[in-house]
Amino acid sequence: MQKGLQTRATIIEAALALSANKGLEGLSIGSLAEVTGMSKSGVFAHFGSREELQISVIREYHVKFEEEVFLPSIREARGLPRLRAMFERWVRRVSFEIDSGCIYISGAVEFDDRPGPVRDALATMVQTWQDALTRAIQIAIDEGHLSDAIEPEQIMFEIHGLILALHHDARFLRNPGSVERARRGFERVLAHTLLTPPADAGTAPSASRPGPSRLARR
Amino acid sequence: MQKGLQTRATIIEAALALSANKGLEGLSIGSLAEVTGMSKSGVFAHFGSREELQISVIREYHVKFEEEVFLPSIREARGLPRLRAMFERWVRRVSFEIDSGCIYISGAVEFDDRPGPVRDALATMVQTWQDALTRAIQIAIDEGHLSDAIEPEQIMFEIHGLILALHHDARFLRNPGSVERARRGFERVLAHTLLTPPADAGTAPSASRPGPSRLARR
DNA sequence: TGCAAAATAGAACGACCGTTCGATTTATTG
DNA sequence: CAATAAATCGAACGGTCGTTCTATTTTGCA
Repeated sequence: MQKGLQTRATIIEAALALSANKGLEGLSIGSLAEVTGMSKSGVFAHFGSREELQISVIREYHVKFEEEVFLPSIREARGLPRLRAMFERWVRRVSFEIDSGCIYISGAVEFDDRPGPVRDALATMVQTWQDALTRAIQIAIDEGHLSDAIEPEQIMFEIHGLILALHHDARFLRNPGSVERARRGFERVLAHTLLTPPADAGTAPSASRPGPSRLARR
Repeated sequence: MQKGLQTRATIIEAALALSANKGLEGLSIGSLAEVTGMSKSGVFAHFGSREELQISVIREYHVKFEEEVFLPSIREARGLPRLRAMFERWVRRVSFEIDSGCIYISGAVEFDDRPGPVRDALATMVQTWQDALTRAIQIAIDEGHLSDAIEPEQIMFEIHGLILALHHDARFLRNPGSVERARRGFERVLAHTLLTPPADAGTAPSASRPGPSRLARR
């Protein structure tokens, strides 16, 4: 009853690493058994099907993503500081850990034409993250940090594009400097909707203009 | 000597459609034989290996992409009109033909961790297209349509991100309106670097400011 | 410690994969 | 038309895949 969950966690961890390199479709029970030193049927018994294994991997990735990107960011002050934190951690997740690909991104390509529970799970969690980001943008507007002339979804769309371009250029084309390009793009998106006139265009959070309501902690 | 090339073209056409849905890795000789009504070995003989088949598919996609996106665009006037044409045709390629995925995009994800000739062929052709786009941006700067305050590569990066976000949202999340978001993002990237003050922010090419040198044809 | 339950192993299955090879059909050409 | 070359077929290969089934080992608990 205890051992089972423990080895299951070990398997999922190995599966996470394996599918980050080979993709969710490249994840095979045989190779997973080899890596963990178990038998195929031993691995299989924990999930009952390959689909369930894939979904478990997605769920685990979602948890890790939340822990590394989302949770630390919502502790930042509402508005621009929080939005900046989310983007910066997102960038790190996609670029710094460059040897382990982003399952959200690779999975979206692998399953965009393949209906089923795996696709559904993936889409749900991607949507969850996008909603969180959109909400953060809306808050930045409410706080008076960003103009309300542009829909939050539009800003979200463009920021997401920067991340995807970063993933593409860094991982596939192996272009150095992609991280800096993504960051500069982000600043440009902000500059276009910033309420404070971009005097020096620096990356410092806009402490110059307090905004209508609270600064919260930090 | 004649028949061979003809059936080979038929096979590649089927392979192009098949790998646009299932990806280059989802392309199998067995399914290809079924679709074309041939035997596996009959299909196989035309390429000698699966890798060669994949490379042939990539080459064919590249030709089609050039015909549909690049070639019609370079007939537009140098500068902004040409750049707009390239982007608009690129958008159509990724969105309108939504049931047949973009091999450049899916291939980049599939082969970002898989060295070999397939990856090389893919990367070469993606780079070729990006170079062409960067050149078009540089021309727009030279013509005086865009400010030279931003590197062409940076603009290229951001435009590419818009296309990737479009591909993601339209194909995976099935968000309607993604096309319009991409177009609006493009206009904002331009607006940020436009030399002419964006008076009405319309999509009309900037005939208002002729630029230093020639308008070329059209 | 002994016993039930959970966890794992091992072998086998049918299916599909890319590839090879020899036979056979089809097209091209002298 | 005949001869030759090209194109295609059919069967088989070793391999990996997910999955099923039955043993066997290991674990947790009374």
